[in-house]
Amino acid sequence: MPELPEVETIVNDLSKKILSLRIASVFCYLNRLVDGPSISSINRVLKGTGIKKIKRKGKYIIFFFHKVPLVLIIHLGMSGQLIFSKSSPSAKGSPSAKGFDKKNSKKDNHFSDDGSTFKTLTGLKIFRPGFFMEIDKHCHFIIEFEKKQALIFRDPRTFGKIIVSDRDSWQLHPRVKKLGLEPLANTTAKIIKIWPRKANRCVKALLLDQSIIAGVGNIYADEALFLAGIHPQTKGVNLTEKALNKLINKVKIVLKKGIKNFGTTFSNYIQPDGEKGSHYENLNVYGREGKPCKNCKKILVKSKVAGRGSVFCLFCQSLLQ
DNA sequence: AATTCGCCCTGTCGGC
DNA sequence: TGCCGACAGGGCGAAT
Repeated sequence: MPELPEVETIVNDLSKKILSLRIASVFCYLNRLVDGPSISSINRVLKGTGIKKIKRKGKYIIFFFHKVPLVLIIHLGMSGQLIFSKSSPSAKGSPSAKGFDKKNSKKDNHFSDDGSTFKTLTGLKIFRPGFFMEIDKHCHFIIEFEKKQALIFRDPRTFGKIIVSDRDSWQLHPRVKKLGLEPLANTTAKIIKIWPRKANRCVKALLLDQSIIAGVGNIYADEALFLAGIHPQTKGVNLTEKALNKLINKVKIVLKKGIKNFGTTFSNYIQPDGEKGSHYENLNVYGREGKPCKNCKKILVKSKVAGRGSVFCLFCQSLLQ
């Protein structure tokens, strides 16, 4: 569940590694993940160019290219990863190396019958020696660079999205257009100004609503609510100015801390080089149901709020009404 | 108009 | 041991 800090970490990391590498080809094995022109035309256009710049907006990653008026907008969904592969045969410890399972490869479109060759859905063999350990059936989209390097989009639950849009109008894409304010690039006062003060929805739903502030997901929403001492079920309309101010400030704090720690590792998120983020141990509530509150030592509870599992402390977080 | 709900998907985990 | 249902959840579109 990559959120703003994880996406930011990925963008920072990839920016150090893949800018200006010459693209050799682009493959896709799951067309429903891609919104835009056909893969063959994307491949035709991108071949020979390089990535000029990588940006983040909300939880989206945007790739700009040299001399090509296209952008790639990637959302990692629940379980998406971007892995930069250097095609080393010693890919030990990489998540995909662990995920590769030869005995299951027969059910897998990506592989030939003996599991040794990576192929396209049409049967064309495109496997490059050296990528073997990096690729498994969850690798759906691959930008291959020259010198046997590649950027691999891997997504077991396939909730991710790859949008191909125009360089000059990508911000008008419906998914991007509806994004609200960047929480770290705007002052608390400015965020409060656009905050729907009369909303009947609970505050947790408001935090998760990407059209208000963009980039907060379930983990950081729960963490910010804990630090602000607000019960997730508190209705938006019942938030006092003071409470809202505190909440927005806590959102900024948890996001900054997440970035500083290179993202939270919780099941699926990893940095592009396979290293795990270190923020998980810093979490106060997320994933800690049944454990003692770090503040008052009472047991943290979990319930469904705004359709999401929410962990909170009944004693430290008050329900404003 | 605002809000909630069901769906997409697959790996993992607990219960029997 | 193995099977099966429940669960995880971001975002969208349908239902309320």
